Amino acid sequence: MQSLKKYFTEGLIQVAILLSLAGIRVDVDPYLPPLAEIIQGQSSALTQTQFHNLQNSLDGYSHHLKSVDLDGFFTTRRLLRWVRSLDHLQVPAAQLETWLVHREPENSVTVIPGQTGALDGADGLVNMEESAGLTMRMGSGVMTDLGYGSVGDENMEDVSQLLRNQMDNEDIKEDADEIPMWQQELNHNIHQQQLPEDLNQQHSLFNEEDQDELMMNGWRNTNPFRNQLGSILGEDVQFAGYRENNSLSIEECLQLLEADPSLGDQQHLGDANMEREEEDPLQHHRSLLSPLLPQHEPLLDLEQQWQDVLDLMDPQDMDVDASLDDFDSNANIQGSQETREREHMGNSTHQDLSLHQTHQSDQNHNVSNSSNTDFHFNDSDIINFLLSPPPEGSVHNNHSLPSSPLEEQNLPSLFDPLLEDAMFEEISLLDLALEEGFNSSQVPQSEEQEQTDSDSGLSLDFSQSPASPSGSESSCSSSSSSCSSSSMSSTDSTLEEGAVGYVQIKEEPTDEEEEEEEEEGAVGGYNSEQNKMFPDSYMQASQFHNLPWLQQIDHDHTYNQPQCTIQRKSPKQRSDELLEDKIQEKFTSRDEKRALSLKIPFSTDCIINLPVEEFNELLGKYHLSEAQLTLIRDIRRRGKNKMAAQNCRRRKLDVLVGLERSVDGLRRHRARLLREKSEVMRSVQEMKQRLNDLYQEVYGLLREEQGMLCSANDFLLEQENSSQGPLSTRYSSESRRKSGSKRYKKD
DNA sequence: ATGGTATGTCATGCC
DNA sequence: GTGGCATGACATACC
Repeated sequence: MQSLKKYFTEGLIQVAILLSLAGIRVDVDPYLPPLAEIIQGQSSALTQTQFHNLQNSLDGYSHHLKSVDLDGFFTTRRLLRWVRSLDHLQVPAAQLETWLVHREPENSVTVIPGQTGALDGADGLVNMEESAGLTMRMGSGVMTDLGYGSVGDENMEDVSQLLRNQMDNEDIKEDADEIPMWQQELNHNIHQQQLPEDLNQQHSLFNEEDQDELMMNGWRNTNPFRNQLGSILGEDVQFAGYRENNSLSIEECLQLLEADPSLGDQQHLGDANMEREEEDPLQHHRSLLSPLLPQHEPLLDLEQQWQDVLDLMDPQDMDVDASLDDFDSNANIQGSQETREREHMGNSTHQDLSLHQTHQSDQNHNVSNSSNTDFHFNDSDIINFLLSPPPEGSVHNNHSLPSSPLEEQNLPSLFDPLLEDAMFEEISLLDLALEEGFNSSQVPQSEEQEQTDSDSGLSLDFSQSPASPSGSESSCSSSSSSCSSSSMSSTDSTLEEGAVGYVQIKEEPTDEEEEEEEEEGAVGGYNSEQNKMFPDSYMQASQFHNLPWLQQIDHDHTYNQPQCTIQRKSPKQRSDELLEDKIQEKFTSRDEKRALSLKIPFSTDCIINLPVEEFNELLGKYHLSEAQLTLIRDIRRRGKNKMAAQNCRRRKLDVLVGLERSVDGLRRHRARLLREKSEVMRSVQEMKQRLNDLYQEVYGLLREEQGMLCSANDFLLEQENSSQGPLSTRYSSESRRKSGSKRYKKD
């Protein structure tokens, strides 16, 4: 055993340690003979293999002098390896696998036969001939440090040269006069499984700081909650114990850093670390990952995950959450899910529901959301949809667009809620415009209804409901039937300019209108009254000025005339003539009465709606008294102010409606955010719990096996570093009980 | 009778 | 300075 210990301490292990320090994984056990052979001495004739020489020869078999069947064996192995490699992904990363080689005293070059590990290595040689990238494993950092470029194209000679260069750069140089240690000592076969405990521990503790640094780097790079962990546990303590129990190699650390999914594919190593790799620390590492994350996906920053979740969930939630306005922010999440499920069972938005269920249940939802739903629109799809004309029959129903193929996929939900509301509002306005354009004939009827409600006698027939955005236009159309709807656009901007549109009076009536006027006669009460009260002046003015607009006004004063067909009285209506006259008189405004009393020769409508130039021109053509001029200007001022007030109130209502929509959208958004926050908090809590369990396990093992590493000072340090956390407190208390140190009592 | 609503009107500021 | 518009405030009518 002394020789064995010496062998480990002075020979192979040192070389392996040196190579490990350089980042090269050294798998020695495949090349080690049984322990008995080690103890009893060398029995194998194949003690050294200069595989670089083997690599140089294409056939290579001639070098295996003592393995005549090696060709077939290698071929079988290669095929088996190739077949096995079909069931897993082989990342063609530039990795280099190194082997410890032996050299026979007779300088015969061969590989170690009869051992699986050796065959693996030899097989690696064969594979390297085929695809150097698959079996060559070497830390990329080593290659960089050594100034080597791509490994995949390196041949075996380069590999061996690399080994020799690296070895030469290490401590072997110290014994330059002697035979190099890897040549002197490698004629003894060692089995790593028989490593003494102290040596193993020595190996594990070797270069502890570097490995800790690597571990911490990997941890910092991968764990989104590293800060919390750093505060919970002392880094040195935790990772010393962690490594001690799992014997992480540098390569594993590097692989942890890379978080390469191919880590699980470690069978190619064929070394003694297989058992330890079954207890892969990566399993613990993966267990630390967020359950929201796919375990084979690169770790994302939590905030980024959160943003992704919001981005992915925002559109879909809008439709679903439309029915969740009553949900309180503190509503139970599960209850919400169930309620939604009930509410949307059989609904057309079941797709969204399924999305939520996926979101709730699938731990990989932040990645798979887009895949679970069918929202596979690209920008061109959306643009084409928006630019494409709606199908026939859907013009008046742009809120639902039933025949749109994208409606079933909730296209509006693709947008932000506020944006969606804005678009909705815009579409609504356009829709109203279309409706007004199509239903302009309905305007007079509504005006008649509104006229009955209006107590204004200013001949302003725009007294529609404030909610109607077409009040201004309709009023203009009623007061002068030709100035209105045809010239009015229906956009909101036009509505804002409704007051201006009132004065746009069509100067020449059409023939049809004249026929209607002749047929209907003097419909307007104002006209009739004016004709009755001022027959001379009014008709004189009309004939004297020969103003088309005046003629127009003559026949189009339907204001205060709820019974616009009063002149075409049926026998039934004649009975109500007296009553209607009373009503007509009742609806005469004060200004009209004043105008009548002062014998104003114009209608209030023209007084109000005429442009200022024409209005002044009209005033200049009459010899009016000061009282009449004052009244006319007051009528005009009040009439315009009346319209302005109506527009103002309509706008105010529109603003209120918009604000209500925004409030609803924001309320839904808030509820959704609170739900998602609750979910994330729950996930975080779960991860914290897992971390606590992990560290509890690690420290439990530390106390049982390597309790020396966890001294009271360590726990004290941990307690000082940690801000909070039940784990640190518990361990501190345990260590306090164990150590019984008065120092803790003092603290 | 009372409160809410709709509408008209005035005053004011701004353009 | 004037005209027009917007808007708050108030008044009034109606339900």
